[in-house]
Amino acid sequence: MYICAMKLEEAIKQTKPFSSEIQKLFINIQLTASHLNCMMSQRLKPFDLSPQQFNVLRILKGKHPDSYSNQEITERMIDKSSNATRIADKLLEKKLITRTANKADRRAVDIRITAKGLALLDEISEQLKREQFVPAGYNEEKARLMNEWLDELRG
Amino acid sequence: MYICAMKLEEAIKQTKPFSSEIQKLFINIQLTASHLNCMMSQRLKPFDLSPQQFNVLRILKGKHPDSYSNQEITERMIDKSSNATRIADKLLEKKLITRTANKADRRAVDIRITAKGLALLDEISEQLKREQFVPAGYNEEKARLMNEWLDELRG
DNA sequence: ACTAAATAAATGTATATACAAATAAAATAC
DNA sequence: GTATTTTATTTGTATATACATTTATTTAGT
Repeated sequence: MYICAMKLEEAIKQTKPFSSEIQKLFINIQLTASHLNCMMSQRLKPFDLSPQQFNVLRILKGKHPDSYSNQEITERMIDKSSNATRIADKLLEKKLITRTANKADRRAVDIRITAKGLALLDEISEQLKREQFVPAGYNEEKARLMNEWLDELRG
Repeated sequence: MYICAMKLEEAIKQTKPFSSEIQKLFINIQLTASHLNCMMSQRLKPFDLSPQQFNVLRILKGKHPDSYSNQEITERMIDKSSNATRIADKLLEKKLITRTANKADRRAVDIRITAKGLALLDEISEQLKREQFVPAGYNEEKARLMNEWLDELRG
């Protein structure tokens, strides 16, 4: 995912035509996801965050100053298969979050974003705004339709 | 990626509206890619293949009975970051491919799919056909438009 | 031809993923 | 109230990813 210098346009050198547009769409979605992830990785690297760590930090910002449990974070992550505990471990090392035992349920943990975490998100947000990586010619209506169709595709 | 029992519709429990449809689209594409990969993983598991291994096998089928080099395989893979050598190692263990030194360039290797590999692909293809996992209401024209727009998005 | 630069593949390594299993606490059953 | 089941999180582990480095070979420069 971190090899980004690649021209994805000539991406998979497919010579034969695809058997159907839907066949092609499956591959296109995977390719585009890989491309987006790649772009995010590059942009987050100077801040020493992985896309997953960034995702968790934003989730916690949405609840600040209150906390989420490990489980609530997992429910909100884009990639649910990764281990919220271990991502939190990394964020904890960098003091971007705090993790304390829950008072009511001693099995659960309360995870909160710190002031340092919030400041980092602001900094990154400024950086991303400056780059503006939405391609020209793209518009909200197209995006809205695609969102609708992607939901159908999964449904 | 292998946690598939998940309802992706209520996927990330986003309560606040997204700041834009394009913002939402980025996440939707990643989510859908993860979903597709998940479905493929499940379906390939009985055949003891990962999606990447399956991808490489299909690439080699496209060239059969001729060979591709390691490099040519990488160029055609959806996820270029993974190591073609090590994927080939796995396929070799299962005798689904052969790997021999190239006559003209002794640095390069010739990788070919075996009869066993071709038979496995046929078997999988039959299985996938039987399942038919394209959602109702989906059509080629929608897929064609999305392909066009995804290409724009990456471009 | 001899050296330097480029290329193809393999290998090393730290981290991440995809689970399974373990641990611990809470809820439920009886 | 004790035993059983469920739930929340952590830990273990095999494999995969994202590179960097190494090795072997070929090509280009002089």
